[in-house]
Amino acid sequence: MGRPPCCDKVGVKKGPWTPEEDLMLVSYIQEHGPGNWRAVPTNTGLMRCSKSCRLRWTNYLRPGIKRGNFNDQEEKLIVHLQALLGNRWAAIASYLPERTDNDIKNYWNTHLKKKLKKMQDAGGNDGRSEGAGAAGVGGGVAKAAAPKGQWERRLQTDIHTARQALRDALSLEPSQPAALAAPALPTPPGSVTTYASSADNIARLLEGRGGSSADSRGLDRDEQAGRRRGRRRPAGVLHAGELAA
DNA sequence: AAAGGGGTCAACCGCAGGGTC
DNA sequence: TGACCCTGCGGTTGACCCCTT
Repeated sequence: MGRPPCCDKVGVKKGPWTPEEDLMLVSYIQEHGPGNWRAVPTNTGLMRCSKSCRLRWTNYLRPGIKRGNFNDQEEKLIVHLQALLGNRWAAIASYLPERTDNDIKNYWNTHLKKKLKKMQDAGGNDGRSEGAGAAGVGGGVAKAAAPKGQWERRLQTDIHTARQALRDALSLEPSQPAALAAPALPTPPGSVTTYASSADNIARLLEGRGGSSADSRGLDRDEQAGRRRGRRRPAGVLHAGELAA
């Protein structure tokens, strides 16, 4: 399986996305739906590679994304799942439908890792020890060691173990269990009301770029103030239902 | 008031897997 | 069956911002 060229390296724009680019991408996806990323740059005129478009969409523009403000429960969930599944962020993200794997990964690397280390240094039990033997903590270790079939079975076992452990470990509030009860079937984005603010932003973007700078680096003042706390302007997001197709 | 350091996060890179022809 | 194409994933980087000195 040779690695195909991702895209023409010449003429491909890199770096932060501009509101105009976001708008182009969102408009296109709104019309055609996500997928067929290869065709996106050509059909939209975006000077971006397909991967970049997909990434921008899945990590930032996609409906149903909650950004920043990881609550205590999510934090616990991530910690437990990381202990059980290792650095399989996509798998972990499937338990948190509102979060992207990139977001979780970043949060883990910037917050949780240090937090846990602190706790360990302090001599406390960080809660990762129980059940942590199920998978090699730290990522693909187990995967590398096991043949594919075994690996898949193991993943299933991991998930079961994770669910069980989480049930035991967490006192879940009624609002949360959906993600646990059916991890394989993430809540359809449209059904979540938390995203209203995001939808507003994208709506503005679509309407007339009403100052909602989607430039990833172009933070407005309020956001800058909240940034330290991990609070970011929710990325512009379309009404989930509109794009579900 | 300025400079340096550290923290945060969006985006990029390379690899791997699945699907199709 | 094998090669090619596309997508997804995890690790890493770099830019930006705030805080401390």
